[in-house]
Order: sequence, then C-alpha cells, then structure tokens
Amino acid sequence: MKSGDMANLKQIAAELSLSVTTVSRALKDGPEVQPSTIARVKEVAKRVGYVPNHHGRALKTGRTLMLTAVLPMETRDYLSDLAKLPLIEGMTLAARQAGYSLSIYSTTPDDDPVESVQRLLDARSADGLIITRMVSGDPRVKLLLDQRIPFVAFGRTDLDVAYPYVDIDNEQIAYDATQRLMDKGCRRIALQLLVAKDQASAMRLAGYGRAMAEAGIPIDQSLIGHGTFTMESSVAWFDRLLASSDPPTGLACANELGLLGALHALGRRGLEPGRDVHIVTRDNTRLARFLPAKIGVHSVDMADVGHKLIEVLESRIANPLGPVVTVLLQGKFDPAE
Amino acid sequence: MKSGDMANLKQIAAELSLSVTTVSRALKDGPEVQPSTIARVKEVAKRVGYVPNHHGRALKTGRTLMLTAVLPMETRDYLSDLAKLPLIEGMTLAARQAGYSLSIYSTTPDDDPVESVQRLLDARSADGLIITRMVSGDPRVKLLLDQRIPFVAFGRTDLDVAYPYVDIDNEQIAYDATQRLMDKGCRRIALQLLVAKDQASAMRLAGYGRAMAEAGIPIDQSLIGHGTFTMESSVAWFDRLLASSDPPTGLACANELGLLGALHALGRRGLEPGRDVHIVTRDNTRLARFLPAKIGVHSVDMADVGHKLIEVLESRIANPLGPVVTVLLQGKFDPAE
DNA sequence: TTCGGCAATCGTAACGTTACGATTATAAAA
DNA sequence: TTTTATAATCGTAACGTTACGATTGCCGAA
Repeated sequence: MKSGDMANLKQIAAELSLSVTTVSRALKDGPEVQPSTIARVKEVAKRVGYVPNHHGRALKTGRTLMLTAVLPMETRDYLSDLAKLPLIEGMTLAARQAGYSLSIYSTTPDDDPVESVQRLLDARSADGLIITRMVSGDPRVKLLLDQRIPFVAFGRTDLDVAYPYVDIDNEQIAYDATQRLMDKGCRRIALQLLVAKDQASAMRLAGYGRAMAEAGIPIDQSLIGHGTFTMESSVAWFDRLLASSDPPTGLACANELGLLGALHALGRRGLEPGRDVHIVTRDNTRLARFLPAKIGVHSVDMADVGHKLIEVLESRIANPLGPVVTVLLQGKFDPAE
Repeated sequence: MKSGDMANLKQIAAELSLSVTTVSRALKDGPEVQPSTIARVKEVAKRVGYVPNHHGRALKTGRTLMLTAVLPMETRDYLSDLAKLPLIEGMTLAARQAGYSLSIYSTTPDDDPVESVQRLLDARSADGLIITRMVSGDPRVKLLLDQRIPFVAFGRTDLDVAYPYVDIDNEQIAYDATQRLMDKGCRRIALQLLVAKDQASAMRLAGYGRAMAEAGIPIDQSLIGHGTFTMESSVAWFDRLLASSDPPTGLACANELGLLGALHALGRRGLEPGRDVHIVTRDNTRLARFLPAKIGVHSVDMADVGHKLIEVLESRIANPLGPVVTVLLQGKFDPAE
C-alpha cells in the first residue's frame, strides 16, 4: 500500500522538536524518557495516525512478526480435507492474538515438501513455520532443526529426535474406536486409513492392532484400506468390502469425507449404519452429528489444535533453546444416540 | 528466522570485488551490466545461497509482495462456511504463482468489519487487500477507495461506485434454480437465504422473485428463510416449513450446510428428495454429488473465484488508476440424475 | 567553586536493498 | 592527438526503524 503520506518517527520528532530516538523510545514507554514527553509524543502519534513501519522494524530487529503455515492442498477434489478449515481459523486467530500475522503456503501434490520448506527458509519472511501432514521419517524435521529455525509440527513422526509438535492421539482414538465396535459385537472391523506413509495413519493402525490383539482377533489385511482424502475412493473401497463374501460388520472411518463415502456405499445397498454395520468415525468439524445416521464419533477440536500450534511455536520463538514442548490432544467420544 | 549467516549483496560484492550496486543489477539482469559479470555474480549468489532480503527490499521499494485476505469466521460452528476452503486454496496458489504471499486475517463475529480493515490499512503490511462477505451499502468500499489502497471484493454491493470485484451471478443462479423447480411442477418453492443484509442473499432473492413473477406465482414470505451458515438453523427452519399446513414442494438451498440440514429434516419425516420435495442447491465443494439424494446442483468453482480475485487484485496493484475490472462468474448446473 | 552522579535527550550507525547521478575505461570519430 | 560517445561500474543517499554510546543540564556533595 503506498499512499505516501504515511506518518513516521521523523515527522513526529520534527513536530515536537525531539530526536527520532526519543520518539521511538517514548512510543514504547522507555524508562529513559520523561513521562510528560511520553504523553506528548503519544498524543501527536495518535493525531497523525502513526503506525510503525513493519519493514523498517523487521530490517532492524530481524523479526518479522509473521508466521507461515505449510498446508497441503488436494487439487483432485475441491473438498480437500475439511479439518483444514477449523485448523486455519484456529491458527489465524491465535496468531493475531499473539501479535503475529499468519500466511498460508499451500502446496500441491506436485510440490516436493522438502523443497517447499527450503524455499520458505530461504525467503526468511517468517519468524516461524508450521508444518503439517507428517510422514514417516519426515526429512523436513532434520532440515528445520539443522537450520535452527523455530517451527512446530502438526503430528509426530518416527524419528529419533526431539522437536516441538502438537498431535492428536490417533493411536488411542483408533484403539478406543475398535474396542467400542467390538463392544457392539463386531469382530470383522474395517479400518480406513490414508496413504501408507502418512504418520497419523500409522498410529491409527497401531491402535487398531493393539485392540484386536487384546481381543485375540487376528487381523485381516483385506479389511484395512489405504486411500486419499476424497469421498470417491472411500465409496469404491467400502463398496468392494461390502460385496465380499465375508463383509465387515464394523467400520472405523478416517474422517468426515471417508464417512460420507462409506455412508454413500451403504445407502446404495440399502444397508443402515447402526443396524447392518456399526460405524465409529473421527470428526474434525462436528459434521457427523448432523447426519441422519447412528454413528459413534470421536470429535477432535481442530481450532484448538490451531491454537496450541501457535502457542508452542510462539514459545519456541521466544526461547529457541528452551525445552522442546510437545502437546498430545485426546478426542472426545460421543456414542451413537 | 535468524541464523545470522545469511548471505547478502555486500558479501557477494566483496567476494567479486564489485560494488553492491552492480551485484544488485546483475541479479536482475540489468542491461547496464556485462553478461560475463552477470554470470559470475549469479554463480557466486547461487553458491552462497543468496536470497534477497524481503524487508530491505520492501523498505526501499514500498512493496511488500504480500496480500491479505479478510475472511469471516463463524465461531459458533466449526464447520463454518465450507466454500472458504477451496477459496483459500485457490487464492494462496494463485498468489504464489504471481510471486505474492497470502496472509489470512480471520475476523470473528465480534470484530467490527470496518475496524478490521482499518487496522490492516494502518499496518501497511500488504500490497493489497481481499475483502469478502459484502453487505448492503458496505462501508469498507468507500474506506478503501478513499485511501487508494488496491483491493478486490468477493461480491458486489448496492453502492453507486465502481470498484473491482469478482462475484458469482447469484441472481441468475437463483432464477435458474427457481425455474427448474417450477419445471418439476413446484409452485410452493422455499428459498433459503443467509442473514438479511448479506448482499449475495439479496441477489438470490431478486432472482427468485423474478422467476416467480414471470410464472405469475405470488411470493409467500413464509417460504423465505433467513439463517446463518450452520446446519442447525437449516434443520429447524425446514422442519417448521414441512410441519406447516401447506408445506413447500420445492426448495432452493443456499449452500452445502443448508442442504445437509434440509436433508436431515426431510429424513426425520421419512420424506425423500426428488419425490416428496424437489431440491436445487448451490454447491461450492462438489459435496452434493456424493449424497445419496436426487438434487439439482449449481456448482460453483470457488478455487477459480480465488484465482480470479488474485488476478484482479494483481492488475489493480500494477495499475491502480486503470479501468476497474469486474468479473461475474456463472454456476454450472447438474440436474438431479 | 568544582566535581560526580543522574536524568533526559541527542546523534550516529546500522539493518539490506534500490535509485540515481558520477566516474572510469574503451573505442570510434574528428 | 583530442574529442565524443558509449559501455561498464561505482559511490552515495535513502527507505524507517532501533541500538548504543555521547552529550547536555542540573542538583547535591566535597
């Protein structure tokens, strides 16, 4: 934005016959400057509509007051991952409250994740980074740790290094979901996962495996589906399972879209959730409760995840060498009515 | 990001015994500098990993290469407006391609819209602004025009000034939807709108009114519902209509959430879309096509809206005094199968 | 009176970049 | 040989801010 008539320190200083230094200090209530002077400076600053120039300050101090979140975007499907919306809203709001701006860097499936992060590092345009969608052995963690850039990840990974993250306890949620399905009498329980290397899916698989092992039920690999975040793939996958000779009686869904897909597949066959197949899903958006279907729901507060991410990142920026903060959030279960 | 060992022009200049000026020019292929020098400079720049300092450049040139989108966020409901997700993705991607970063400024219902814009103006941290959710007589337009800040609006308003916008032709879509419902034999057609002063809703109401007038059907105000973007309100509203003595036989939904709510209300009464009530909805996310229900759909490509917004804003920044560009996008109709 | 100590303010330099006029070297024209 | 044009490069200033050491004026202690 240009409109060159922007007030600056020099103008205020000239008007009051003070030095730029004194004005600068007065505006941040520096103890070196006389209270009466502070008052005069602030009065003029307000009158001329002074707002500190972000770039002058950033250049001098090295801080940008900007955070960048790297978010993957699915170009195949406009619906993308619904959880991203409350996540973005939570992050932007928390960032704003903490005095930061949040910029979103969307990556397409064509983008190399490491390269994207590298580019952001090079640009040095943010004080900190938020990375999401962690994969097994995620190389971005090492890159960011090496460069000593404050960052926080949404999700853990299987690396043997400590780094700041916020995560949902996917293992526990999947364990719990599987158990609840078994409580309904299900023994053939289908599990919906995302792409294979997705770390959240790995955790979910672990929780599912633990529950099955405890119940002494052998795992049937054909019941475990890997897909993308879209509804299409969910419909096709679950439809195939339903068509098999020994169809599942229980289903643990990955998210809203997976759930909608599965319901679609059920509906086409005249089957009913809660009667023919028991369903438990993870819900990031409170969408599931509005569906006319009996399903158990693990709700996850993604806006809270966003808040926590910013909080952790902020503490990291304030104290880059401090202890590594990690947060693990639980889901909240609402049974099928 | 600190890691103070950041390469700058001075270092490159020193290494090559050149002046900072020449290096700066060489890196942007200035015609004043010898091709062989350009090559040498670029080689060193690449080796030391030089990346231009954003703030130094912004301070000097007055350009920030940053755009800010002001997006309202519904705190009542995590689902918020689903259309925002593809919109954000479209904008961030287009911005990136145009060499800009996009920052998101989420406003809560508590925030005063004008004040939010004013704050962003004061901060001077962006080269341009994107405003959304236009209301009748939107005061932000005058504010932004007065301050000569490049901006683009998602949506028109009823002001008598020219300003750059991208909009969906809501009037035409509502007109079309109403006609299609009448083609199915509906005469009592319910219309789902958002809050009263929302400008998009006003356009939709106009289109509905035009279609009804052409068909000679008087408008029954009780069939026109004003609500929020949530599903709850949609369920309650449509349920009340269905319970009335003369229930509607057609329904034009505002968006996905409104549709899901209406379907919920129908399902509870054992009614079926396409048989008992004909439904046409606007769909911003391609969600509707996955629902096991016969509904007509006007699909709107929100990612494209995002692209267009950035495009218009970019041209505005490049030429602030040029002609005011406006874009009006049509929906694409997919009939109930 | 002279000095130390303190409060209040000032001046300069620096962050990294770009704009612009000045300077040098080179080659062609007189 | 001197002039003139041109190509290549340089130096300085500026954008708005903050850090830091220097300076001023004043009061009380010696």
